[in-house]
Amino acid sequence: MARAAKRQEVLAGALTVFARDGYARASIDVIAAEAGVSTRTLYNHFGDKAGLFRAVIQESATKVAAAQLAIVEQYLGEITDLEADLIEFGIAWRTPMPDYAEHSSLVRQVNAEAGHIPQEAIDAWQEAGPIAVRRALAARLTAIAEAEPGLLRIDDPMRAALHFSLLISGANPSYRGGSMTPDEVTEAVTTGVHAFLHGYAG
Amino acid sequence: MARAAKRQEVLAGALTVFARDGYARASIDVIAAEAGVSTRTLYNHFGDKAGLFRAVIQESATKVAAAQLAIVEQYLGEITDLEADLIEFGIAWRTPMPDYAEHSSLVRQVNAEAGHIPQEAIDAWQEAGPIAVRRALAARLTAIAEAEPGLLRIDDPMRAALHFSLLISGANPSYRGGSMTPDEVTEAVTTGVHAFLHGYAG
DNA sequence: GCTAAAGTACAACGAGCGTTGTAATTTGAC
DNA sequence: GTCAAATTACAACGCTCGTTGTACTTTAGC
Repeated sequence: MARAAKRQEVLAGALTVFARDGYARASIDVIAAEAGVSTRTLYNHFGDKAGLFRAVIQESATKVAAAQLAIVEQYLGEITDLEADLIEFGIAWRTPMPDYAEHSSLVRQVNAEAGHIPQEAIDAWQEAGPIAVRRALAARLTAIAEAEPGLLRIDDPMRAALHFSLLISGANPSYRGGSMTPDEVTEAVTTGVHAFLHGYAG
Repeated sequence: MARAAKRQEVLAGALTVFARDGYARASIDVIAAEAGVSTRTLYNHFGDKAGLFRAVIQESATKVAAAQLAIVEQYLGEITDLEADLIEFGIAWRTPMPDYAEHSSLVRQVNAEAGHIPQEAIDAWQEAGPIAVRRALAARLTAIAEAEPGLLRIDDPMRAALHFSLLISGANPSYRGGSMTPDEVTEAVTTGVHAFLHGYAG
């Protein structure tokens, strides 16, 4: 197995353990076992525990962001029925890759650990992940609004993208077993998109 | 000092340390020092570290929820200008007590730690805190919608309350020093309330 | 097949942690 | 002021953890 492959296995195992146990609870021995690797190899690749954590964050954010960027382009490239398209997009966004559960657990860990992570690492992570996705979504929303001014009114694109992602998140963070059923996702996204478009004024 | 007073001091110190360091990082010795109390007293009151954490969560949620319930009644008791009143309410909601920063840090810790906390403790915390507040907000929104059907259209009150709180949160979780400036809060709340009422459709 | 690079197994270290027991001290109610 | 209850100081335990060094084995490219 090549060096790069070992590195990937360590990152995958570390993602699993960090996401499940958090930074402080996660032990190097457990991570190494999960990755099927000796602890020494792990140290040779990443220096120390903090370096490994930073690498895992960056990797996971980059990978998920790439997948989400693709979804944005795929579903919002051309619009036929805005509301229906937004709903399909939202559902695809909230039900992606199989490791999505691990990724969002990791995000929760990073949120909690933010005070103990160097600011530059946080910034790099935000920029490579959430902000990149929000920027792409903002650009698409702007394009839609400009193409057909009657459909959408976007003053502050980044803010609108933020509001959209908040509304379709459903915001059931972690409690209860973990993820939502497909039906729950559909309902959360549908009501979220409706609120995003029309609001609650009478 | 009475027994109950010592208990309160331990809870306050533990809140500070748990919020800053998280459950796993926080050490009993540091908590005891922060509270100005011997570790033995701490064990006599709360049994063990997990019991202390559960008590801190419950206490903090209950206290903050009570404050927020009061704000809901105070600002949404009677409505003169719906949009303006909602904005004032949102600002008051997002700028409450001095220990609000500690509380929301603790919430982030609980989110991350959810997999290692007994489900019943999570449920009790949700019920005493966020859900209680959301219920009150939902009731007020429903009352407004019923009093003046032209103002507000609420089909699913709990969902509407969730959407409202998401939109005015601004969603800047923790990154950057910590909290937002008053101007940032005002802008986040204003745009959030506008989106809540009118949405983004053209 | 040889050789250098990469990975493994294993022991060891020092430190920090949660928790308990105990004996002495302080506190608050009567 | 007395006395019981609460709190303290302190030592000790068993355990886990991050990290490093070392000698041995496997791997991959030529």
